[in-house]
Amino acid sequence: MTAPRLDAFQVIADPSRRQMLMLLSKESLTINGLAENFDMSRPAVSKHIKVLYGAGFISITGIGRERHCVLKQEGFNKLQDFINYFDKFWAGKLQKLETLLNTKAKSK
Amino acid sequence: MTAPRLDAFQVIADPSRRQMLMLLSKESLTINGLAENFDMSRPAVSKHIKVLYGAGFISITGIGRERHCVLKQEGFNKLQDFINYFDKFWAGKLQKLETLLNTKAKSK
DNA sequence: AATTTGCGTAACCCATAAGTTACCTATATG
DNA sequence: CATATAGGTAACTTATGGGTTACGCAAATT
Repeated sequence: MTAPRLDAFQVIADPSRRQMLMLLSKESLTINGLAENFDMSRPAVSKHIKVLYGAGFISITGIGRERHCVLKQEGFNKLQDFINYFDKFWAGKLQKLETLLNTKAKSK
Repeated sequence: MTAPRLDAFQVIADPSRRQMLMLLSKESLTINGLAENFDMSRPAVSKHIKVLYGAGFISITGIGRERHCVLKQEGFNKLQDFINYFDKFWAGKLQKLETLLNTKAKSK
């Protein structure tokens, strides 16, 4: 089960991985700690974690035989940029609509 | 080539579809107009468009035999909610860090 | 020292997204 | 009317992501 190398968008395309990020936003968790929350084998969780790690969504600290996962901002950057772009697009749309409405109001 | 039903996250997981959304943020385009920008067959583009439409990212207006694609905000909502959640998470982190620093400063 | 626990990795299976080509229909155009 | 153009759909192939089980190993625990 070698983990594939996915980009930020592909990473969050999986519901389980999104759920993992949500859980980690509440508390730091180990692999097994995470696995308890899912209806899948631990190796499957392990693979997801590897993917999340590989895309910079989490950092992992080994404490003894445990591996503690913590959210990392880096992975979210590309996503933020993307929706930020479209946020601005929609804001611009609204702006134009308002201008249009104002023009119409004046011409009345 | 029946288009699969994908959710918002899966929709933007595909680079071509993200590119299509970018193009449509510049101007309304027809299917062929879009296809010109990609190194893939028109049916492939057609399928992507169907996916984008199915997830509420675009609306389509048929004019004669042409189909004009326009961005639609609805599809972006889930994505915005998601990154919004984590934006707040990181803001909270920063907040806590500042508070901590302030506390330390005072205790000096 | 023996066993249990936490986790990684390898080998494998299956579903499906994403592309293709081939073909069809409907609207425009000469 | 004939033909070119815009685009949908079907059938098919292929790559790969996501799951599994089996196994190995190092750190705790007894």
